Amino acid sequence: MSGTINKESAARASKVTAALKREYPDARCALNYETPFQLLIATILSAQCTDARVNIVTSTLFNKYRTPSDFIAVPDEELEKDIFSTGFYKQKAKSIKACCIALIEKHGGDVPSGFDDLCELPGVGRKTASVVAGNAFGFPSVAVDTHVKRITNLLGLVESQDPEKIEAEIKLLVDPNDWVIFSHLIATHGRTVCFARKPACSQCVISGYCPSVKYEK
DNA sequence: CTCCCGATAT
DNA sequence: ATATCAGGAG
Repeated sequence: MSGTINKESAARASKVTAALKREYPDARCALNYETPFQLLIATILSAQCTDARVNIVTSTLFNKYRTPSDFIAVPDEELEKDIFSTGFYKQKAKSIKACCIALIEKHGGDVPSGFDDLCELPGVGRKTASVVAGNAFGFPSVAVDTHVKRITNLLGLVESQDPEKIEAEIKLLVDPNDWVIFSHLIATHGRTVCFARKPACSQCVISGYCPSVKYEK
């Protein structure tokens, strides 16, 4: 039942976390960045785009654009061209510019560290805010991306399809000290084993905790 | 719920 | 040739 956080789920969440920590001891944010500002931009670009693709784009993007002012200074078409391959490039260019203006006008050119302030920024939703707050500023946060949504559902740890509800349920099941790493562990698992199209259950270290296991014929 | 869009797997 | 991947805003 949604809303019913039983001990069984919490215990299983804990075992899943432990097993994935063992399997992916180096799990971390898959986006490359040096500063909170770079992480913010990279995460905006990662909407509906793989982290691997974002890293290709940002490897050169961050040499050209170093500050919020740098992004505002160029014509829309130029920024669109620079982020083109991440998809939704017109939207993202607009978001990035509006976001950079907000950073300057409301936060003295810095990236705010609080989840709520981050959520107010153009192009920044709960997932992006959680990534930045959790990874750049060390605030316990659960970033619910497509992997977390899919896999927590497969595991039967959550019932909802709504990312905000999923986030709340995970926060009740997982130790706050593990919130940030939990997202990374699940995302890593989703990228390498528990594929959306065809989960490799036979190679899954948490299949024993998964009600959705399917073995190939 | 619809729109925004390229990259890659099938 | 087409389905699927990967979030946010209106």
